Amino acid sequence: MSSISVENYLKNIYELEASEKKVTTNIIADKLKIAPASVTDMVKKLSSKGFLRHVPYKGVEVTEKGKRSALKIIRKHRLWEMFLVEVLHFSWDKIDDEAEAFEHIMSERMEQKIDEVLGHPVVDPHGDPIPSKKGIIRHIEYDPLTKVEEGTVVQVVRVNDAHPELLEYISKIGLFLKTKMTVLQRIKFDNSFIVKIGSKKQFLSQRMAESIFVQRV
Amino acid sequence: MSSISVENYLKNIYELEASEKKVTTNIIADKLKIAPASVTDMVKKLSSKGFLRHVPYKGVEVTEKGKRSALKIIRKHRLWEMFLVEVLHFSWDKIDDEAEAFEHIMSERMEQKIDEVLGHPVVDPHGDPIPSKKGIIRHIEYDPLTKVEEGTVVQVVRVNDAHPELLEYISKIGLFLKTKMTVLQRIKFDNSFIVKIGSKKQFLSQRMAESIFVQRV
DNA sequence: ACATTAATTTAGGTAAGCCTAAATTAATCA
DNA sequence: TGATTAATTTAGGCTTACCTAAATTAATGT
Repeated sequence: MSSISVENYLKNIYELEASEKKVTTNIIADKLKIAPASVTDMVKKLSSKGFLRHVPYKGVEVTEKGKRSALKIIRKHRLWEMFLVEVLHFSWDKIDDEAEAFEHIMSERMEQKIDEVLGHPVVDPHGDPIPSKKGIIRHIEYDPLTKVEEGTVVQVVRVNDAHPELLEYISKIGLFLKTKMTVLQRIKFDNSFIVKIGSKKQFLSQRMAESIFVQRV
Repeated sequence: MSSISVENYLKNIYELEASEKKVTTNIIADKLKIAPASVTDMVKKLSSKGFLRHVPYKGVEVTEKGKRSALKIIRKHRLWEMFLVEVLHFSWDKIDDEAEAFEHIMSERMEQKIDEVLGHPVVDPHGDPIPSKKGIIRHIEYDPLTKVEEGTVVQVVRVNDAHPELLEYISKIGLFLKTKMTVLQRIKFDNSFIVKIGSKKQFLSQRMAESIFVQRV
């Protein structure tokens, strides 16, 4: 029904580059939920326009030009997510789809207004960095919770937003961005965690811990 | 490049019904800036779906079903305009295009959040009524400034938003929604006006006065 | 009333972005 | 190495919302 925009392709391919060693037609098709043949079409088009580098049967790379375009849309997406949470009081597990739609129609002026109202934030509600207007990303240092030793006090600085169900669960136990907690116990059997949030003990499975990123305090 | 959605057709036709005695193919084409033949296509499609009633070579009418759909999108449009002005500090002459884009992708949830944050407003920044969720419009009584006698004190309750240039000009002279002013003089020569806004005398041409709607206070 | 003019519709075509099925290429492993 | 398998591309098609040009219908003025 509704088709995928050029920037949307670039954004997704750019994001895939971070998690896949080789970005292939099938991987893109899978993420965008369209047929591989359709991806080939679009990849050819975007390559001819200089957004991608494509070696047939091999894979795809985002060019500098493509990267600029991707970062622009990522900035809009994350600013809008921030806005949804801070101003419209959405909960952080329900914002991704909304932001997906809006990012494509957000004008420069709008982007600027939102940035102002929010006071020029540098991370979105999941702790992902918001690229600057010039496309610069300030990376912060952190570790997945799985790397943390028993007894350590940590602060949550990022949560993987790929699975809303995770966000929903951890909200319920009082775990948000900036939350401080103590790692009480690492259970050897399956690498799950007992942490203390506020005065309460809470459980986190290994899969959860892998998606929660923290700094030691 | 970007095509016009079903709701957009309905919204525009619905709005044209208020200002034209007969809504014809050419009038629609003109407003939407597409070829008349394209309008015929779409009108046939919307008629077959029960949104419009179409008598070939004659004209078009919005059905009850079409009206419901139009009012839904108008509600979104006006809520969003209000939001742009109240929360994002846009000026009222620069919001229409922004709202145009957003109205189509605004989810129910989003509509509700915005309505809440704004405190359930009943008019948009130009004084146009915001249809309720059920599609009910509260009409208020007013006259165009052209109907007002010399010496009367009036309050602005609506301004025709069809021409951003008008909005821009009258903002400059301090005329906004809810502004109170005194009609000092009606110039017989060309029906233009001298009004007092605050302590200053300001000029309004007849064309301007026709687009400014007021209540006597 | 009828010829002219203007509005509208019909017919046929285009571009985009998707699809499926078939053909091609690359990777794997016996 | 060569055959099998999996990934990718090519070929051909569909739909949608637009277009232009031609045909049709309605409205207008003498």
